[in-house]
Amino acid sequence: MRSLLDAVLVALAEPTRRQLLDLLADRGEASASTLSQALPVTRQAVVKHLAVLDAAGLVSGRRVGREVLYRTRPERLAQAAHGLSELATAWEARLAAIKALAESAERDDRA
Amino acid sequence: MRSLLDAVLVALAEPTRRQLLDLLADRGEASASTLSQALPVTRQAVVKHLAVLDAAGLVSGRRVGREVLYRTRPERLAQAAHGLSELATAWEARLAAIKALAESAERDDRA
DNA sequence: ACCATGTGCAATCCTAGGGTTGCACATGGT
DNA sequence: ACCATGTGCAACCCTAGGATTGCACATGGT
Repeated sequence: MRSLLDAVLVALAEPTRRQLLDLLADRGEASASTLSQALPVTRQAVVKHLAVLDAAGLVSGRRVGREVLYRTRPERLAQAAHGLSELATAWEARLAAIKALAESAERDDRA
Repeated sequence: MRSLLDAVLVALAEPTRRQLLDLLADRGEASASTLSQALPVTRQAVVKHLAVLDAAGLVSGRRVGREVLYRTRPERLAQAAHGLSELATAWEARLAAIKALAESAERDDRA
């Protein structure tokens, strides 16, 4: 399960891919060819990026006639966000524990 | 503000960096030298990664004598998580709007 | 003063992956 | 049947960045 979050992070790390997601969120649905026209890269580059996003579960594509239309998948992104926030709280708990230890050590010093 | 989230995503995209964060969350505080002993890479590699994490605001280092001790910064991670979740809800809203449009179009077809 | 330990910096190596080109195949319109 | 449009695949180029090595400098202990 953890590897899914990893895939999402890797997918989102790329500027072009984030742009693609923006475009898709904007248009609702679009093909690789159409998307490439709005970007400074070729259709094939877009296809590759969409493949990565798809592997991360952030977009899905459906064939319509001779074209393939892609759309965003908000649930997955929400899921990833949730994962990160859980990590954050885990870190906080850890730091709080450390701090408590340090304070008890101080008390020992004074004794 | 958006560029900060970007930095966090790029920082988290790297497996070794995520491992570093795990180690730091575990130990509370540690030096680059110490951390490198728990990883299959050299101290310098660790130093570079810590620099990236620091730039993203995910860790901070303080000098203690001749060593530099690093610790995680949960607030930043929480912030990033929040940013992602907002993006997710924005996407959802967009998709809902599209869906509504499609349905009204259907009604037009029947007419 | 000397040595062990830790950090900082610079040059270098090497691969992952972002991007391109070229061409074959599929689908829809006329 | 023909052509325009769109996708799929494979080979290739090129740079960013992950990792290493080597050495100089700083700090603490004895």
